[in-house]
Amino acid sequence: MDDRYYPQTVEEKWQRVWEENKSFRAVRDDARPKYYVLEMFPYPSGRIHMGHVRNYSIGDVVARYKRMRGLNVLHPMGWDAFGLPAENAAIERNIHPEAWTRDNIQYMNTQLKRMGLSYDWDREIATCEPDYYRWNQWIFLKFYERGLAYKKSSFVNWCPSCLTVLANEQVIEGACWRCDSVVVQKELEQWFSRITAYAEELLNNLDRLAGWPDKVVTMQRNWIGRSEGAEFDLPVVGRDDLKVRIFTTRPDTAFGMTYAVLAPEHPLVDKLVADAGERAQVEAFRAEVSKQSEQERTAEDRPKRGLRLSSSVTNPFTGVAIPLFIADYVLLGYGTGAIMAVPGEDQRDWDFAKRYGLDIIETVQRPADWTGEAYTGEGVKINSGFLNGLDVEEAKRRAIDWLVEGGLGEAKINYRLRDWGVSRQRYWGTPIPIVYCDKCGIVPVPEKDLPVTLPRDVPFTGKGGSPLAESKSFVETTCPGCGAAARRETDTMDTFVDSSWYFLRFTSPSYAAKPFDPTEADYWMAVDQYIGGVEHAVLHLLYARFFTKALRDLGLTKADEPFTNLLTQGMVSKETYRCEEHEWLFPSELVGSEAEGWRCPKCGRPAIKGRVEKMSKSKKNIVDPEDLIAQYGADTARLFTLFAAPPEKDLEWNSQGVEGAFRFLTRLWRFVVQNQEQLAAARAPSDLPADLKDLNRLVHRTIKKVTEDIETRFHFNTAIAAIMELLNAVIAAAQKESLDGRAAVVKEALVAIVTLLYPFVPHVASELWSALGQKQPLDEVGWPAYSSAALEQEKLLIVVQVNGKVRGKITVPADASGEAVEAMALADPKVKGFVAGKGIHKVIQVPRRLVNIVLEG
RNA sequence: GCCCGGAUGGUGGAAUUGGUAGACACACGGGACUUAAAAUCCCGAGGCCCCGGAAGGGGCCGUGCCGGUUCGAGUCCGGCUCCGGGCACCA
Repeated sequence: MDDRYYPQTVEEKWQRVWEENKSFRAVRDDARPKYYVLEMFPYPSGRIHMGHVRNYSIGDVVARYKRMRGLNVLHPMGWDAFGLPAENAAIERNIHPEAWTRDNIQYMNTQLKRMGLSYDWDREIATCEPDYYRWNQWIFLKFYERGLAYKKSSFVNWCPSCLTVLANEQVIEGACWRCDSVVVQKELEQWFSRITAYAEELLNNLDRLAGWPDKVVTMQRNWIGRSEGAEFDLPVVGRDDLKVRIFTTRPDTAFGMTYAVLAPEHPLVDKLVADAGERAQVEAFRAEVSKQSEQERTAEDRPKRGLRLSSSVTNPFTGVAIPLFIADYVLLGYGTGAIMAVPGEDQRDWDFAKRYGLDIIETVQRPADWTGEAYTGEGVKINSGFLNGLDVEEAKRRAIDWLVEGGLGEAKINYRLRDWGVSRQRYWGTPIPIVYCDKCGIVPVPEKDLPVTLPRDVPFTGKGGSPLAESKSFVETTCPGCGAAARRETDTMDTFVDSSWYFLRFTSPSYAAKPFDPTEADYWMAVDQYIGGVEHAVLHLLYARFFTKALRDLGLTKADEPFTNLLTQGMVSKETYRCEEHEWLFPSELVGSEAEGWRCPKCGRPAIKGRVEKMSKSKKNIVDPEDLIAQYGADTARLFTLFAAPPEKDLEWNSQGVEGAFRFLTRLWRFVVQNQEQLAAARAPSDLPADLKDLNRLVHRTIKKVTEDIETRFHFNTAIAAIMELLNAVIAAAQKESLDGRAAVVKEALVAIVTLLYPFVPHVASELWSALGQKQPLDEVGWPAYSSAALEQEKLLIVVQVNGKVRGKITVPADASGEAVEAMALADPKVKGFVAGKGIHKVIQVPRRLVNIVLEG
């Protein structure tokens, strides 16, 4: 064996072995416990980035560790292959989205293989394949049958110049990213998925997700946003046929209602306008509002704008007529799209009332010392008719009772969660399997005609409507019902549909009769450990939960929840550089030096060191993992990303640290190779000298620490640090004298090091394993166990504090009594100096750790 | 704006349950080896200050900021600041 470490040779060798042996193929085996570990599959953007390296390194540690623990591990990988960037490439570079995507997948596939990840590649899937997306269509049809997919009108970002729908990402400060025109909200008929039907279950089951980070559970809970309240009608004055239905969480405050507000887009508004003049005003107001994003409309620090309508409504509680407005801060999509306004107890209403000179009535008694504007706290009801004297909770109940008795309204639970708009006016996605017939209306494509495949004859211009509408061969079809000429739906599905059930497809990736084989899914589901970026905390993870429940209710799976344990990894970020003139700069293109200041290569201006940002191509702060792997090997790339920070934390990239990871592997390699012969001949000595006893204890302590760090919290950085410490100790012990007589203990330590390192750096670990003379392949070796007996210490180091400050350290026998430890602490010369002449108030002991002497006075 | 996080040496981080702050590593400085360099190995190191000729010893301060609880706070509580993620058509 060469005593220099050449990662490329080692890694190629082991990757070939794993591929030839299909070492990581997962086969259902009802006799064995399974473990399903999954990392969020990537979008094939072209090349893998450091975020992928981090994500997949973490997943691979888990997969390999669990295999060593004897579990039947499923660890698959695939491609989230539909999406906007492929279509942008088609528009900008005249490459077909399919070709672009296929090339990217191929390239990234080799990149992932070069990392030595233990995937079952036989299960690879790509969501853009008809074999995959036909099941999106199949599920859509099942949802449609059950009312879980339906059509309604909603708003999209519209560029009036490009005449096209824009993604939020394509709207930059309210303007189109290509032509800079002001983007407006345009109403379109679109398909929705009824996630709100599962709102209650999605909320309640959060309590069962003990293996999820609290913050993700909290974010989802807030996102679903359950609120209890009431819905009731406000009759329009002088218009017996018209009523404004409102939702409120505070029915107790109805006596303080001094005006009411409709969302500007509310359909009732059109019926309320009195004449052409008012209509023009309403239209002008709507046009203004349509330029605002929802975020701007609801921001609490912005002035709320409204338009008073000529109509009034009656407050049913008081019988008093109150003004009616349309205003930007009321959204059509939430509740009923209309509110009663109680400025006394709602800050937004208070702001609006002040701006438009409206009355404010207080209906809750303020505490005596309270100052402020709207009051939202507890208190006794005042100015509230039959509710006077009650507390808020009781008043809510009485108000609802009163509404129900009068037939005016009802108790209502409302969710902030909205139904999921799945329509996209784009090409590179799953065609929605619907046909429009003049006679039969909306007709679902029959199951036997699936998949509805994407046509090739589509121009990509970036202008106009949905690209599929341009394909005659696609649009023109016959009605499955009556056979007459009909038109296909030209919208495609949101790509979140693809990723909402792919984990189920992985259990039987080529199953042809259904989206997945129920027998396989029953064995492998749920995913035991899911790993991915924290940026998916709400949308993807909520949609996947929804789909799992809906597919369960279709009888396809027994799983209630898709992911038992969730690890949300932090982002990989790096500092950025920019030039006033030429924007973002690659660090590699800067001229000058760190000391004198970097300069822009184009104009020589100083390069400004910008903020640390999430790595992205546009900000030119990416590190290409390929370069890293080419230079140091996959093991070093993996080791460094795992060592640099715990997985859930953001990782600020610092390329210098990589050297350290590489050096560690080199040190280990050299030590093993140089001592190979002595280690192979090692015999266990009968009685260990004290320093070797310490080393032996450290071996077992390290096994314990690494096991716990992986098992309980995925803190690979501290696990690796512990292994590094053990290697340092081994080398130090071996250096003191020759290896003779101590080779056995040293060898035991090295065997432990190599075994513990296997999940992190599998190639080099496998190679060193054979160098240590081990016969059985490391892939098949179990995880090492530690001996509690070997962990026993004879002496303990105890910290002695006086008044909470460390004043001394004493070594005591492990079995010393509390009294004995206290006596030894007080006998310590340094401690004596601090205690001398003062009375002892009390002594606090933390067994095996600390003594704190608290003095009087 | 709203929801959710985060902040510890020159740097990444460690301290797992309120008990030695800075493990491990990077960068840096000094030394060994070398004709020289690289590589490798050894040593040093939070800041400020004091004692000593030196080796060494000692004190105070210190975990974003202000306040609190406690014998004891990086860790708990209250109030801020700054940074990051998400906000429903990026994935």
